[in-house]
Amino acid sequence: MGEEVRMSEYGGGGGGGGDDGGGDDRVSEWEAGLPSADDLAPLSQALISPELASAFSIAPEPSRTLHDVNRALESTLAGLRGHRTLSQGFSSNNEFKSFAEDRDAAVAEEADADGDGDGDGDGDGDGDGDGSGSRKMRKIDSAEEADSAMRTDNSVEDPSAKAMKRPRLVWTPQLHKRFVEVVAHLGIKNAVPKTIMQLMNVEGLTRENVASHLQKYRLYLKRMQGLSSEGPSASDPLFASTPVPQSLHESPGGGGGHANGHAPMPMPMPYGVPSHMPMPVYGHMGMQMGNSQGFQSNPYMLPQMDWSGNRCGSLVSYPNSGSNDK
DNA sequence: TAACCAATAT
DNA sequence: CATATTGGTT
Repeated sequence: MGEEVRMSEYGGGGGGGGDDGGGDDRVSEWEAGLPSADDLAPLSQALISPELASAFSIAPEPSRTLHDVNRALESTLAGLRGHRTLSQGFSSNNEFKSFAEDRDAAVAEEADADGDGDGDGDGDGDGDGDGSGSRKMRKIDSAEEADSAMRTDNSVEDPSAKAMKRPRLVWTPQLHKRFVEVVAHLGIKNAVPKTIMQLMNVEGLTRENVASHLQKYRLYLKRMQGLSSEGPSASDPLFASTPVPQSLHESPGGGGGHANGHAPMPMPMPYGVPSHMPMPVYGHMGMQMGNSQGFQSNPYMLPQMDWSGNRCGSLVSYPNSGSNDK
């Protein structure tokens, strides 16, 4: 059929990593449309203030961090272009490994092996396919729970154990913003979980996290599409706060079709911008706050608060080190 | 295989 | 309701 959008992502030799691209076409487009300094700027700009970062000691080197993302971008593209599994490519390539500080301490667990999946191993892992462990573990877990109905105590993590369920990710406006920006710049079409995750470059974010959110986001877009006039800001606070990008880009008609009169123009990425320090936030589970729409009511309010407690203290250690790419 | 997507479960 | 998890496809 006309739409080849789907293009099989056969791993095939070159493809590797899902090669979402199906080809060079897509990549080309990426290069062109990717980083409009314009877009990128806000992206890298609006995060937490240096002070905050400093306070938490999470920002090792601003410049480094900055480069991280840029680097990541480049790497991503490069990786896609070349043939090598994205993730793998990253690993060998990344020089920003030194993110810092003490994250290692927290990571003590390591557990990445199963670490719920993302084991940085590469990323392939988590897909359910991993066969290795994540899924298995989970299954067992739930089975146990269901079976025995409820183990009164124990529960919750034993540090010693190697499997720790990752806490629910809370999509803060900041995170969501990043997300939207990335999606916008990728174009709805190329915006797939893995890529988004990598471009967001947020530590601890998993592909599944993004996938889930992406799903919701798509629904939101669709819904909004149908309703042209109307400003139901009250309905979707979080999303409403984010400008809906005109992301209706069409990819090059795939092989042979060039509906788009746009010559692929490789665009260097001339940014030089501020730093950013993305940080995923988790909520404490066990508590189902019936009150869903809490702070989100006001998009303008930037709740950057909770982070303080997390880092130092206690559980919830992020999966792996600085380079998130899985 | 690994990734995506949509549906479903928590 | 927001996320996570699962199953089916590509």
